[in-house]
Amino acid sequence: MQAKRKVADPARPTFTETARRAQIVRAAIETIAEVGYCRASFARIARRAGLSSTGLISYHFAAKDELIGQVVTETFSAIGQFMAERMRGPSTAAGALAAYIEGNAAFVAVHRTEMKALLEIFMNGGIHYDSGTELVVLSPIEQILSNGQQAGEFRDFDTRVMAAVIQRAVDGLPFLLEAHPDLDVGTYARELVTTFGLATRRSP
Amino acid sequence: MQAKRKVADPARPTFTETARRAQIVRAAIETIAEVGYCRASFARIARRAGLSSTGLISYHFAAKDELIGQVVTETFSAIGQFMAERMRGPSTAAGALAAYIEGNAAFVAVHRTEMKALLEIFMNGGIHYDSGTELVVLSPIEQILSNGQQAGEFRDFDTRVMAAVIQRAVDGLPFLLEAHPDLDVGTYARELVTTFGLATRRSP
Amino acid sequence: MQAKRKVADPARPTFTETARRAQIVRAAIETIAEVGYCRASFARIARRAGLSSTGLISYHFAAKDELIGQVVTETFSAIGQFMAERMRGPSTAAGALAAYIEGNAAFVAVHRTEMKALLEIFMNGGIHYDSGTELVVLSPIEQILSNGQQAGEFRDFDTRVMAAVIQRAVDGLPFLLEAHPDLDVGTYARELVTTFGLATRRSP
Amino acid sequence: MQAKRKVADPARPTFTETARRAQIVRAAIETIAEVGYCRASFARIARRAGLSSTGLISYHFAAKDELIGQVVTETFSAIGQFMAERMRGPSTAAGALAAYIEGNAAFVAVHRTEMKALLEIFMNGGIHYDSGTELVVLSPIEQILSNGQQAGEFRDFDTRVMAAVIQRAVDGLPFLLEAHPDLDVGTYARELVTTFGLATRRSP
DNA sequence: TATGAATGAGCTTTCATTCAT
DNA sequence: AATGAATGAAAGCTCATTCAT
Repeated sequence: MQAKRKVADPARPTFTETARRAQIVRAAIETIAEVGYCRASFARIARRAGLSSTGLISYHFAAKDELIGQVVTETFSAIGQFMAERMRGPSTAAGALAAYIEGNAAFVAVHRTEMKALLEIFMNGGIHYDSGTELVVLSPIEQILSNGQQAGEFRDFDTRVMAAVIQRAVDGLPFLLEAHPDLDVGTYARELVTTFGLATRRSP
Repeated sequence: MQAKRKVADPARPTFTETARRAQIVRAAIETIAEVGYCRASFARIARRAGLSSTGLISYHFAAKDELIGQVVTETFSAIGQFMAERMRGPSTAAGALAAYIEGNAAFVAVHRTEMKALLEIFMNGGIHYDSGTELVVLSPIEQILSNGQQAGEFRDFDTRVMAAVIQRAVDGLPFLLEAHPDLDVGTYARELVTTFGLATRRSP
Repeated sequence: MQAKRKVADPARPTFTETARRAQIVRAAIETIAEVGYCRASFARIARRAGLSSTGLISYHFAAKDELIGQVVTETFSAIGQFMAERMRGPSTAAGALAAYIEGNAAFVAVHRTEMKALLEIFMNGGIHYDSGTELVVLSPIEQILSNGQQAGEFRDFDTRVMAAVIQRAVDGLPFLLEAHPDLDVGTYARELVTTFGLATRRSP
Repeated sequence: MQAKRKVADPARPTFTETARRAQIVRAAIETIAEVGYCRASFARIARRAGLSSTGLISYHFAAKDELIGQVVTETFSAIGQFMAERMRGPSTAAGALAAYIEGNAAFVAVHRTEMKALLEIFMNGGIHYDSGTELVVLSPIEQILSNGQQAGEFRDFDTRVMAAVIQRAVDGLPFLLEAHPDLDVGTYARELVTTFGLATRRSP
């Protein structure tokens, strides 16, 4: 992917390289989260990172796409790891759904900035899906919902629509936090769990 | 707002002025909806509008902010009018909520482009709230929810969170339509009404 | 070709537009002739043209390719017109060859800078042939040579090689002039005519 | 020329130093021949040489000029040596001229890349003559021509012009080969010998 | 009113070069 | 002797805005 970035592509990045890249990715995340995807220019990112020139970013990343891609990849895998643990416990669909919602909120509580940046990027089409990535985003929830219906736990509803609604509810947290910094994340998660518990369960 | 751009009687725009502004706003809406907020430059908007120069946009709008503001205002008031009628009927809170959701979906069905543009702008912070505009956006739903709780129709929940969830669910339609153009808007609305009906009702 | 250069592409360029483009093309020619193709940046061209910013070049030309293309086109057509007249007279192949050589030299005498720029561009592959343009460049001479052989006027030689040699001899004038500004163009042409007259004639 | 780059004994380069310089010069030649003088950046050269950093080039050469100069010097001396042997035989001017043309073609046949690079550099003024280098380039041919005229072997012509024409004919081979890779180098040389034999000989 | 020309700041990227290690 | 990191200038190009007509 990063192709001819360096003159000779060494198999293993050095310590400094790794550190710099991490620093730049960090600065990119913060910049995107703060000023938005559009306005997150190399100049702004470099300034935040305390770099002397934007050339240094180009030195470490083949193109802006690679930097943005790294932001997505890193944040995505962080969420993935975090969630994977959380999702191990529950055996029922309702439990899984609750775990998903609460896990996501817990992640946002700690990594608000990263999540904001990630959503900014997605919103602005800053990442080019390899056909079907959209599905990947929706799918964990949709999977849970399908399972719940097949197990007779959940009522009959359009899983695609319900998944989209839940996903957007979950993703909405960073934005709501921006508008209302006092909002309690635990409350938010609990409200969502209750809401979608009632909305999906089989009968009254 | 529109500054002292004109020499004679700035209060009363001529017919031509009004028409031009409308044309430009229209082109801006379409451009933003198509290429996204970031990429909606004056050049692209002017091209779509068939204007001979980007200068014409600057001539009719004090700055880009004013044009974007106009897009927001117009679309917003269009939604407002459309919804006002729809919201007149229902007397119960549940009915009002259903009307809100269905009304919004109905609006999107007809004005998908405008809605997409509006959301693009909001997402990118393209509009600078005069403190409290955020509340204005949330408030119709929150109002309904509060009313429903006070009337004993709705169960006890955090109205701010629930309002945010419903708002995002409603706003999600244009994006879902983009990913799945085959999606039926009526179905979407019905699923939402059922979902949030179950999620908000008092018992059992 | 110039595609989306302007917001709305008017059918007919204005007087100013034409003048500016001409001015920029002129500056480009002089810059290329003076500092070479590689070093002829927008900045240098703008400076020579007395423009306030390189943006003005971008305003009038869609991309650097278009500017370079214009330099080639204009100079090429100037040569074409000039030569067309000159080539009308002679009926023998030897006469045509002499006319070609002398015509070219006469053109260089007056348009040394343009010719230098043109050759700089060709040498550096600054123009991307639409497959076969190379042939177009060689062909007038090769045509004359073939005709001369078929008419029995010329001896037997490889027309491709001879054409290349003559072409390079002709194109060499601007460079020789640079090294020896005192060189008489008429002398150069006469020497070439004699040289290739002797080299191509049938006997003895 | 090579500045005070080293600490100890700048006069005597080590073996490694010599080898590295040779390797870099080789890569420079290949790069210039392939992508042209303009596009032959340190990055591209280093990549081709398999170097880990462009810094290594700067370490071994005071500046880009020195590297280019080295390319010229080495190639030039290679041609010189090659030609010196070939030019030893012939005693007549016509013989010398033929030897020069054939020798040059023979060299190109084997060292096409080097010759291409050399010409690229000359064409782009990548070498700054120490006043009179131009003469050095022309002179071997011009010397032969003068000798031939004085000996009564050659007719009367402007030796400077004729030398330039022959030089350009000879230098044209690499370019013609690029356009027509099927061209036979022997044929090219023979055609040139005949052509300039007829063009220079005393009488008909 | 509207046009087209112009401006200057900003964008991402590549460049040759320097330097600490 | 070599590496990899860093620098700042320069590249081509787009941007919103201004202005004379």
